[in-house]
Amino acid sequence: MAKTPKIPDPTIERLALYSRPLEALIESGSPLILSEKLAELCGVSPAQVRKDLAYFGEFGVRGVGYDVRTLLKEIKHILGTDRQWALCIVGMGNLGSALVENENFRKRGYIFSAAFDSDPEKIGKEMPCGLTIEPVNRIKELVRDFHIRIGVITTPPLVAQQVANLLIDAGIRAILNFAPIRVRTTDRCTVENVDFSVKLENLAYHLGTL
Amino acid sequence: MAKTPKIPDPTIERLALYSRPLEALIESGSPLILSEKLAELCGVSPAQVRKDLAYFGEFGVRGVGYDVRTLLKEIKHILGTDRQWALCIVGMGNLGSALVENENFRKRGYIFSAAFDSDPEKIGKEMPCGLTIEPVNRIKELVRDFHIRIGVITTPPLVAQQVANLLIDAGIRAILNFAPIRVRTTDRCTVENVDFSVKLENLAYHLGTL
DNA sequence: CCTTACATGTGTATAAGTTCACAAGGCACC
DNA sequence: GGTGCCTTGTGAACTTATACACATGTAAGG
Ligand SMILES: NC(=O)c1ccc[n+]([C@@H]2O[C@H](COP(=O)([O-])OP(=O)(O)OC[C@H]3O[C@@H](n4cnc5c(N)ncnc54)[C@H](O)[C@@H]3O)[C@@H](O)[C@H]2O)c1
Ligand SMILES: NC(=O)c1ccc[n+]([C@@H]2O[C@H](COP(=O)([O-])OP(=O)(O)OC[C@H]3O[C@@H](n4cnc5c(N)ncnc54)[C@H](O)[C@@H]3O)[C@@H](O)[C@H]2O)c1
Repeated sequence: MAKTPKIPDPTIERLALYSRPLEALIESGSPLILSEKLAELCGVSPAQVRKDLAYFGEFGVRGVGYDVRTLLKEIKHILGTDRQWALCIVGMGNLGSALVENENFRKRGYIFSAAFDSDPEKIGKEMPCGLTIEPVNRIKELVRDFHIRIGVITTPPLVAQQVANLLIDAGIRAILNFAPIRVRTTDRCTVENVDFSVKLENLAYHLGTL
Repeated sequence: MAKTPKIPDPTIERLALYSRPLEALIESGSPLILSEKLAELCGVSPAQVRKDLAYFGEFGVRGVGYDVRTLLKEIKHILGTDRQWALCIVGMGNLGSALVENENFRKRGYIFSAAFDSDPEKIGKEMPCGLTIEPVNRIKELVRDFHIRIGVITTPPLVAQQVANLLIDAGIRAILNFAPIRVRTTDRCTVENVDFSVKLENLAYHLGTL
């Protein structure tokens, strides 16, 4: 692993951000990108781009810019996106189903390897993507067998904590939680919460009483 | 509107966060909450909670704590969640359909008033929630008629910018964008981008090469 | 009515992150 | 091979945000 003196957390978030336009640039064939251009595409300052990248090495050429292909490869390596990650997901309702069908995750190396639900009606059903919905009591077994390290929670909020506990108990080390509740974990397990309503409330605030 | 000397942006985001446990506390009947307890529920420091709230007034009672009901009401007022907001959404695929069916938004005062798509197969279809999918060329008309101020984008990334332009042109002042691309706006319109892959990449980074 | 206890509200200190400004270094052209 | 141009990489200044520590105000109880 690259040596990490003390990387600001926002930097990591931005690295992921930078990779999007870079992917598009490769498609379009441009071999070179300047910090200024990349900054504009991502809505940050050029200095920010350079500083973020400099934490991890010298990826550019002074007076010239960054080689798009190399840069993307480096970023992907830093983020771990050059590997594949097995995911599991719990709660195959509307949102869960939308997620497993989405191509973007697979493209970036995130593979849904198991899907769980507690509803007897749903268990055993095969989804368009080919996965079969499994009962929650098989979490431990399948997490082990498929070497799953990341879990996604798309259950109702009331059971989200309980599900998180199951996942942690099964050896999951990172959780992406979509239920609008903060799930608690041990320090062996990282959590990212995604709460759309929070985003909306942000927007509403900025709109003011207008 | 409450006078706002200069509120840190993270504060706004946390206010929305605080409201979740408060809603639960009202259900469970607890009339009082301490900054320390609320902080724990939200994973922040007690001082942070107090400072955030103090930006907007004195909502607590020294030596006692905060009245849950009052506090929630104040937060909702600050965020604008005590009003109702009409939303429209463009791109009624898997994700879009999941969003309009979700109850949480309605509960918080966000009402999907119009849904748009460009697919002739989908236009005219009625969804379980009762909305009928409209063609994109009716955006301007319906945004005006329903006084819609917030737009949600759930189209493929390639057309997201184009859709954003349509929305802005129709008078939309705030956009919640789910397509994994940064959409550009005028300063008349705020944008919040939600990118799940960024969150996953964050998690993957923290897992390291493990 | 005064004293005690206690949690809030807040000025100040600390930390974190961003921008600035320029030195360092590579490329191309002469 | 030297010269000028251009963009990166980076230490320092600045800005923003968080944590600390205590003064402030309230309620309850004697
Ligand atoms: N749908 C959205 O657009 C959206 C948006 C934001 C947040 N969310 C949140 O995501 C979560 C899921 O939303 P949804 O719309 O898919 O809800 P949903 O009701 O369609 O799906 C929930 C699923 O979880 C399953 N489930 C319930 N208890 C379970 C348990 N103990 N173990 C395993 N599975 C269990 C249910 O059987 C169901 O299939 C909710 O917390 C919701 O608030 C959804
Ligand atoms: N599904 C997910 O879980 C998920 C997760 C993260 C991000 N996203 C992003 O959200 C977006 C939608 O995802 P999805 O899974 O619902 O995709 P989808 O393909 O199921 O739906 C896209 C919809 O947009 C419509 N559309 C296409 N061009 C349009 C246009 N010009 N105007 C109006 N509508 C148009 C299509 O007809 C389709 O109904 C994508 O950008 C995707 O990357 C989805």
